[in-house]
Amino acid sequence: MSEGGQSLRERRRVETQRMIQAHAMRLFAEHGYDATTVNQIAHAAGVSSMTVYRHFPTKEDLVLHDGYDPLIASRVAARPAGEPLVRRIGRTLVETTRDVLGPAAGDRPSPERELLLARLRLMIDTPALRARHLDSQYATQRAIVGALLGEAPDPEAEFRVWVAAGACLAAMHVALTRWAREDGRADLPGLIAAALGAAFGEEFGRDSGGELGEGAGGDAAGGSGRDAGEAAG
Amino acid sequence: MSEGGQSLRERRRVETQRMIQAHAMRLFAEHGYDATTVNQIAHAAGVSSMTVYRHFPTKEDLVLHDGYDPLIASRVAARPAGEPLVRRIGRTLVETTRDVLGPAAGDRPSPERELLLARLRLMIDTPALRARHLDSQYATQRAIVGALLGEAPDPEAEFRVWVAAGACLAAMHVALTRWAREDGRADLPGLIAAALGAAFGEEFGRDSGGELGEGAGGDAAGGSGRDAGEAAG
DNA sequence: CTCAAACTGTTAGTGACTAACAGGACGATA
DNA sequence: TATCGTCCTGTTAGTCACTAACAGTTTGAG
Repeated sequence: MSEGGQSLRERRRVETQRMIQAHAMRLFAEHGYDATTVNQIAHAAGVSSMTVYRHFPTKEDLVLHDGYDPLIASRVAARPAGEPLVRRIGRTLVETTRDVLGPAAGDRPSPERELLLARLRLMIDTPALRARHLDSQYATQRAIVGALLGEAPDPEAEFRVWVAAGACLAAMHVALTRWAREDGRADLPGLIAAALGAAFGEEFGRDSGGELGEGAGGDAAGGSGRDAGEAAG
Repeated sequence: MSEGGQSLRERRRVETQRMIQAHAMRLFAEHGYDATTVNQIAHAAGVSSMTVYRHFPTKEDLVLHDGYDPLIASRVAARPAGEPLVRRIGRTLVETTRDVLGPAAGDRPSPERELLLARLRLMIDTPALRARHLDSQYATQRAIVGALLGEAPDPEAEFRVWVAAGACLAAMHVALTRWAREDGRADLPGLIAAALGAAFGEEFGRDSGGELGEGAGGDAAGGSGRDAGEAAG
């Protein structure tokens, strides 16, 4: 999808980016992020290190580069405006994740799923990447706020949108972390819905009638996560 | 407080740390974070750059160094165990902030307040610091989870604690950002309570009887935010 | 007083990242 | 087809955060 149309230069540029990133991810998986130098990546990709830096401004961007923000922003803006903020943002996250990972929640490895898993694994246990990942999550938060605040300069409303977006993304981050720690065995959209449910005591699983029940996700997150939780400690 | 008691070496060590950090913050405020080198900081403090690195493992730690995590952890563990998770964590954040900044919420500048303001200002608009700050917030989240999960290895309960802590800290982060953008004019604990209220639809302002009503929280979020309109575009 | 541990400075080195210059490939135009 | 401006790439030299290893000094306990 959306592969052609651009000029030859454009296609070559995208191709080079993908090649460099693929070599980088392979080397990171083999030797670890810190132990891999940009020079090694450049040499493996058959280019100079300057070329790497011209395509990816920092070494961290070789892992963090994904274009989900505009997708999430457009989708959250498309949801009914009358919906409560948290539900509007939360369901957008659940459904966008479901569509990105593919319609089926089965165990067959889709390339998108494997790439996301590999990136999450690196981002979780490499401190520099974890920090940058959280910052990119902050960029997502900014994108959501921008999409929901197109023409409403009310500072109090803006405050509420910032809070809702931040809380929803924080919940999703917990789900992402757990999903990666389980090597992607659970159903990620279900996990995100369970996390949002645990935070806000609502139902984020299905838009209307929940015919799927709990399926794969409920197993990992523990049921439908309806109870907002008396403390366990 | 808690200045004495340790050995002479310990006191000198703390003293050196404070001196280096003070010079660093001053230079950062004067010339900006990126434009200030560690060598300049070391020279201003009258030490070598290696000494700086031995006290602060990275340049970013010169700004991010604060010891609030164990305080928050002990306080959240001290709250009644029967309380719902979000309320337990949220109120801990509000009250700890109030106690750290001083009992009164007035406009008189306490040194703790000014230092927090200066640090937040740097952390908000310096990308590297912002990322590291979000990672330190993640460390706070881990501390809260650890405090609330002392001896309960239930993975489902752990998941809920992670989500609750993450969502509460995300709400607090919005409050911190807005507070710093307003140059600390608003009441920070009230702002945090308002953010938590906006996220979870509860009351986080006062512990028991809410005689203050919405005064501090609601007003701070809406009314005093005069110049926050730029982000909407 | 003696000695181990801690603190500091110096030196040399790695690696991410930038600036500046030069050569080659692309794409539109005469 | 030939020309020319633009984009892409490689090379070089340099800055800066950060580390490792060695040496000298100070501190505190026996």
